[in-house]
Amino acid sequence: MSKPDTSPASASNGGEHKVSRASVGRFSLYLRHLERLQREGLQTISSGQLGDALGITDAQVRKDLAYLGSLGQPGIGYQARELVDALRAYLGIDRQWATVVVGIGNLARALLRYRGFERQGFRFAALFDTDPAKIGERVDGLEIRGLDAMARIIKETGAELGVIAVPADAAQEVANALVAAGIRGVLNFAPTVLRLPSTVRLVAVDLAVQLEQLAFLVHLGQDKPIGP
Amino acid sequence: MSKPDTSPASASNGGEHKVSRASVGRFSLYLRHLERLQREGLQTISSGQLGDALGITDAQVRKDLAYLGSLGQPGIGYQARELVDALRAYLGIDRQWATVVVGIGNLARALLRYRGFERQGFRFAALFDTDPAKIGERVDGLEIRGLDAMARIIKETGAELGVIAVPADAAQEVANALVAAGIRGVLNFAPTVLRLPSTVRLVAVDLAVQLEQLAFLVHLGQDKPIGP
DNA sequence: GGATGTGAACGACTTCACAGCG
DNA sequence: CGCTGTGAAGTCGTTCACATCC
Repeated sequence: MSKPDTSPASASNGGEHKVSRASVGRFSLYLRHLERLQREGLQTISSGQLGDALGITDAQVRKDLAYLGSLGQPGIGYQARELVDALRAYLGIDRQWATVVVGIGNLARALLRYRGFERQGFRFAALFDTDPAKIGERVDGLEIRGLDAMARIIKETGAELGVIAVPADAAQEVANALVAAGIRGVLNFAPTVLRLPSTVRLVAVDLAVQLEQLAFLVHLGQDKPIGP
Repeated sequence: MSKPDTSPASASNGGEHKVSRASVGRFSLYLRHLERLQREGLQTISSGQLGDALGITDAQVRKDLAYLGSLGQPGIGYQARELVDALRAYLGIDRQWATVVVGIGNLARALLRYRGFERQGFRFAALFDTDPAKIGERVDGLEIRGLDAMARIIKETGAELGVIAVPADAAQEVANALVAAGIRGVLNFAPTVLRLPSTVRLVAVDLAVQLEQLAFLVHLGQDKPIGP
């Protein structure tokens, strides 16, 4: 009665690559910042500059980037272009990811409206909801469908990622249906802990937990500043 | 040119309590699950049961709960009631937290609609937006105000937490205004890294990063399951 | 000089394993 | 006997410091 066998809490374990899990989150930040700098015409950047912009130490940046290979030039820094390409390839977003969304409330609409996703290779392929009043409605050019159409449409579109934005009490059921339809990764916004087979990857974003974490930090910190 | 001095990436450091940062997130999960069990009439629970429900090992649960004091009874388990009280006190949500939201788009509306927050002691005290078309509109019983009213209203309401749900290019400016108005903690949803003075706590929820993390895990894991 | 890449030290978190209590 | 609390061991992630290269 202990070792969890299905994917636990917040993100499921990966293979045996040598990257620290934490660094993957930073890769996304590096990438976004670099793309911005590139648009501004910058071509070269050092670990110190990158770190300063993101609130990370230079050593950490170098350790992270070393996973991508020896891209840096001593005395110079990194070529933004090269880094961007390497990061996109490493993260697996050098291709399209067809994504479906279940539960088309305000949260889903916020996601659908955010244009940053397509730029990073995510393409919304279908929307689902149980509410008969919503079915048939078009959001962002996509028609909302009933859950009964899910298995078929996921197969037709070849969607691999699913976003769950339904109330907590419906989330596990929706997750099961997504898994049954062949989805390979789930992004869960419902305030509940999902159990998935270990072949399906899970990332959970629990807004209630985040807000409580903030309250805790403020509660704890009271007046004192941080630092050593 | 290295050690970041303002609050970095995803969550700002706290004081010197002995709790691991990671465990704080789990505390919220414990609390929510326990409250549910309580509503179902359960009174006693063991570390193994709690862990199983949340995908955590029993040892981890005991280590976490030990920070709250010696609440467990060997051979029996924990009293749900006692745990809930201790968790709420520990997290600092045994009181009200007046919270303001800036940027009233779909994301903000999703938060405002979620009833779980008030149950945990969060009370939305005011809403702000720059869009003249939205100012004056009522959402969830609250009137949307312009940013110019922010400093005054935050002081009047005594709000301590601020949620940023504006586009990336406006986020830092909004954060500065919140800090100037005396806010003590910021929950940032904008896809950018904020810099805040070290007296102000920060929790960042970067949806683009989460989705990319999921793609990475699927990309990486390809077919193989997890396990050792 | 300026910046990278990296072993080694350090620190944080998790799991093990078991004594001890109800 | 079942379950807690906790040192000890183990694992993971970050920082330091420096040899190395342009």
